[in-house]
Amino acid sequence: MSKNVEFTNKLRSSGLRPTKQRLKICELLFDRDKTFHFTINQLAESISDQLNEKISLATVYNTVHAFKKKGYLKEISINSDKSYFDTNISNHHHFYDEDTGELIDCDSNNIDFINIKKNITGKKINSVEVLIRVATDNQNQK
Amino acid sequence: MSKNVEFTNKLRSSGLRPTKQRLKICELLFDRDKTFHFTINQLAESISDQLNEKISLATVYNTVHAFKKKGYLKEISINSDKSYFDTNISNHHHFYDEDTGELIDCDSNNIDFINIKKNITGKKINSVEVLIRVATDNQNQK
DNA sequence: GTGTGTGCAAAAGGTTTGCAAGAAA
DNA sequence: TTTCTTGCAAACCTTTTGCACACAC
Repeated sequence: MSKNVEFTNKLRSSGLRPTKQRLKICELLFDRDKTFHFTINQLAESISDQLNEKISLATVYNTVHAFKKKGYLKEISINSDKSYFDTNISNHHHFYDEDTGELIDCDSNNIDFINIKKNITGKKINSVEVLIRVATDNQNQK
Repeated sequence: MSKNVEFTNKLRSSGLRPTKQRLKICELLFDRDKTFHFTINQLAESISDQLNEKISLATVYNTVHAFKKKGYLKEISINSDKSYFDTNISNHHHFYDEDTGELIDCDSNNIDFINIKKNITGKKINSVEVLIRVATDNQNQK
């Protein structure tokens, strides 16, 4: 139950009321070792499959967006009909496996500093995201 | 009309029949100096506004996807409710202006070579795309 | 009690699909 | 004539919205 207290504090500290639904979602998202990539639908399924809870889709959307706004989640740029989110909010990049559709974290240290020589005038850079598309190497398969 | 012949050949060479609709879309997409970023909807609007033609939305979708498949268009990764396409099929990156939603090409030369130190085992890298999110610099506005 | 948050169903976008009619080869 | 393409409407999926009810403080 100490996790629950932790999540309650986390929510309260950012002005979010620690409701039953939000705590359940925290449990799913933040009580893990590895980072977690998900779509809203996958999250909603986990809620019913793993937790055996029923949380309205609208609430799941609300919560994910609220968490994103508070900086607890990152949204990831992939071409897709749906949005992906990431519990890893540190500065990092992604591999996208085109064979499986899987998303894999790529640590910042794995890529040299990205120096943008010329920026758009009058704008500041908010983020630099790298997406590395990979697929099975057919050359090596033979 | 020589442009039309050119497009006809282009289409035929990749096994696409040069229909009236496809030629019109070629005209809009490829008869320009600068690269063109667009959503399907914007393209459909250009067709009716600039060309005064009526092409069914389904056909526009078909055509854009066919062109992408043949390598005449690139799809760009942005988190967005819609898909963006790019007539610049060379290796390059993008600025995304969060104020306006505008997409701006960022030449490969503007960024140092991106060295990925450790790749996923057994996979080959198909592409490395960088998305630089920018917004108005409020610090400088004052 | 007051202000937030939840849940439902409906609505709104963007995109895809099935199929009949039309055009290209 | 055969095959590919178009156009329409319906279907689909993800996401958003409006509103009544419930909960947190």
